[in-house]
Amino acid sequence: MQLSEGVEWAVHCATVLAALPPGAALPAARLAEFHGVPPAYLAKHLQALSAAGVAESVRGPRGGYRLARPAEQVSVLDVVLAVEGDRPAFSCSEIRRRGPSAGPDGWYPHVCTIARTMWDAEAEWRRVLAARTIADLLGDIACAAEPAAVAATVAWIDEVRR
Amino acid sequence: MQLSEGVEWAVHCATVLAALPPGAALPAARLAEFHGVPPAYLAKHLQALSAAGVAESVRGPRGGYRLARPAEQVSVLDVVLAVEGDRPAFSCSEIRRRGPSAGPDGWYPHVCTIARTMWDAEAEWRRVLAARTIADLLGDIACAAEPAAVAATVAWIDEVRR
DNA sequence: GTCCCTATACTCGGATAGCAAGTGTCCGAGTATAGGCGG
DNA sequence: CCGCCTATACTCGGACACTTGCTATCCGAGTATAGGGAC
Repeated sequence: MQLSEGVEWAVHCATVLAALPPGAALPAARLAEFHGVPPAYLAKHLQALSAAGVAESVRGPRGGYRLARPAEQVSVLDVVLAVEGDRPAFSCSEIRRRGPSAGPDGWYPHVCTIARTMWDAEAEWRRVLAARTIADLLGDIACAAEPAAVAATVAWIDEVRR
Repeated sequence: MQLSEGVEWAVHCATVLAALPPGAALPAARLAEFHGVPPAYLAKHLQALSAAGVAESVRGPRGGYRLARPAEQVSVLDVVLAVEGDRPAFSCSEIRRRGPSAGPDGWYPHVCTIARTMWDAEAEWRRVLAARTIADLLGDIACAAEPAAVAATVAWIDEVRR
């Protein structure tokens, strides 16, 4: 149960994209430069965001990525699932039905208790992430971060978009 | 974010071990046979349970594995962490401090909002799993399962322990 | 001066290697038991 | 008949291959822009 490193990158990138002026886009190479990560590999994850409908891509000069919806309508869960895939973390292979004491299908009318417990836990995990939007993250950063850091970031975005 | 297959096996095995008479043990090979999984590979996960102090092993004839504590004191989380390792699923590499707009350490007095969100979600996930014990699972199965299935399992355990 | 066309450069997208971790297996170390032997 | 000893068989534990998926990279496809030329 280890989340891919790309999840962290993708959420940070989504937060930066949320800070862009409406309609503007930022290339993958600039996002990679900003975060100090390999550009070609980050591009792969941004493609995943695009494929999932979280971000949209604009080709050509002045192109790049931007959020496909207002930041208030993009949850952290959306970003995480876009990168990690939406398969459940726990998959029940019904091993209770195998082995010597296995019986006919009628013996197992209810879903496996163990699977349900795991799925309950994952549902809680998703609930927390779904309740938090990229706009929330951006707001927190704007409030809690050092003003100079925010100013530097805004200046950098203006610089590279020139 | 995909849990290892061994997690399912380990939780099922822990539930079976909880159904044993006090002091008795069940060999890894019998547990593998019961669940229809590769014996040598299941042994690896049972070793993990033993190393984590969730189960304890008894060598020699009449040996095997048994729970190290009463089933009421073994949570599902204990079993999952024993197999998967207790590293957090999300690790923050502080990429906000890298890149062109990075500043001195004093610019980042608070923990990264994104990391906190991810950790909050994981804490909820753990909370659900920690609140559920192996004894709870066994009780659910005893109530919900087909009586014939329970009887067959108990009979099988008596058989192989003879 | 204005419009159109073309060449350019910039961007994404998918196809292609490398590597770590999970998956699967095996054989050696250690021990309780059962049987035989001696008293 | 009882106790001890030994050989046995059974179990766990860690060391050794294999496969899948994550990590990392590159080059081709597509497009907005800028510049030049014609009207």
